[in-house]
Amino acid sequence: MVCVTDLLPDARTETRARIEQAALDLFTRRGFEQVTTDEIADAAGISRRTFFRYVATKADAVWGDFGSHVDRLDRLLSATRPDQPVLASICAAYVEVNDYAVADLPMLRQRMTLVLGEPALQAHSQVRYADVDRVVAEHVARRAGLTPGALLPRLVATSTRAAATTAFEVWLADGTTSLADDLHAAFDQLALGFPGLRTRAA
Amino acid sequence: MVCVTDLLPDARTETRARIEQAALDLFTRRGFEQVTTDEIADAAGISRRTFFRYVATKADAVWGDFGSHVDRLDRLLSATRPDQPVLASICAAYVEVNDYAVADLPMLRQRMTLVLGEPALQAHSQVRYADVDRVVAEHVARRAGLTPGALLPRLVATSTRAAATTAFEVWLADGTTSLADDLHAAFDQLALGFPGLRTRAA
DNA sequence: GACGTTAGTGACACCCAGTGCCAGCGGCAA
DNA sequence: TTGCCGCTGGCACTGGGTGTCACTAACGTC
Repeated sequence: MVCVTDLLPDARTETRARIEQAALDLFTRRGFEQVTTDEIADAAGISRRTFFRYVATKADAVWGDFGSHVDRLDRLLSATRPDQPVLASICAAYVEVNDYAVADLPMLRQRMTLVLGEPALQAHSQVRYADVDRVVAEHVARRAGLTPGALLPRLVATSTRAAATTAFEVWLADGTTSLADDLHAAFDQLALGFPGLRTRAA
Repeated sequence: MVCVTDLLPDARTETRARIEQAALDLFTRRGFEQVTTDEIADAAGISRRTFFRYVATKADAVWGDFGSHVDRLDRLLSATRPDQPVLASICAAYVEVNDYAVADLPMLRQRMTLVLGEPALQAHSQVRYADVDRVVAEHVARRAGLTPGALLPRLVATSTRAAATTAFEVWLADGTTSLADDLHAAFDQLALGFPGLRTRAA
């Protein structure tokens, strides 16, 4: 029994972190499909039933508290000044929420390598990203005086997320660039209608 | 060898169609999660085991022969003239592969309503669309003299697919517009860097 | 200090998606 | 007829996810 009132970091928060770390390590080492939820639970020191009280699905185990990231993105977008171009404000918000400390970068790489590389996790990410799209579309709709369901807000939301995802892929594949630079490069191409396509041959 | 003569409707093709229709109807009526594979199999007049010999997963049941659509997109892109702008060629290809006969539009609406609306199908679509992205990225890479893994080809592939998906959503929600028009509208915004964002307030 | 309450946990049974295996059955060629 | 072959269905099994119940530790109240 863990009992005792050490609980400084809060027992639930600690368990949550153990689950995430165990899932990240096992998935990285053996692949998502080859790991059972029993094994993750064992590695995290809990029962399988308790595992599913902390995370809704096996795929959710690698996402940490993604909801708070979305909330932070929402606040950042709401706080942007009206004289800033819409795309620039979205880019800045994406850069800000992905501004991890150097010590946290290895874990971010591990997570994103899995999310973008494992088909099952890639599929599941769509559900999580839908929240991001909703937040961005609402921001664009406010700024442009449109409804969030109109073509333009939706399109900006999905294509900026495509830009962010692509920047992540390049960042992971390269290994030498900074994520912020990759994000800016992708958003610049998007905002200017892909000028790189018009310079025939590099 | 194709062997076997003619087989006018071909038993396997017919079974495939029955599975797709049964899945489409049941999912539309009761929701993806509420329908079991047993029920789809029953409705299609086959056993559950046979059902899984025709489709890899429950989610795949609504996709028909999506692979041939991707092949067709690939051929259309390869056949574009070099003097046409890259984005225009991609838009034209998307319009062409989605140019259904009027009689087939209800089924297309049904399929896309499910794919874009049901979370599980939306997640699964990511896996199918990865093939589309690969084909488009290769085309862009050829046209721009880059590798398919570079930022620009990937970005163009993902954001044009975002445009196509958004156009589909608007087409489904509206009900009066033509899909081709919605696709062109989305691609125009994308190609010009979202001019709609710069006209402050409508 | 005994008591009821409450939150968290583990064990168990269950449903359902997906798979491996094998037996049966029809068509087809020698 | 015989043997091969492709398709099918039945069966058992694995693994993700859930509902239920009993147990226990922490906490407030008298």
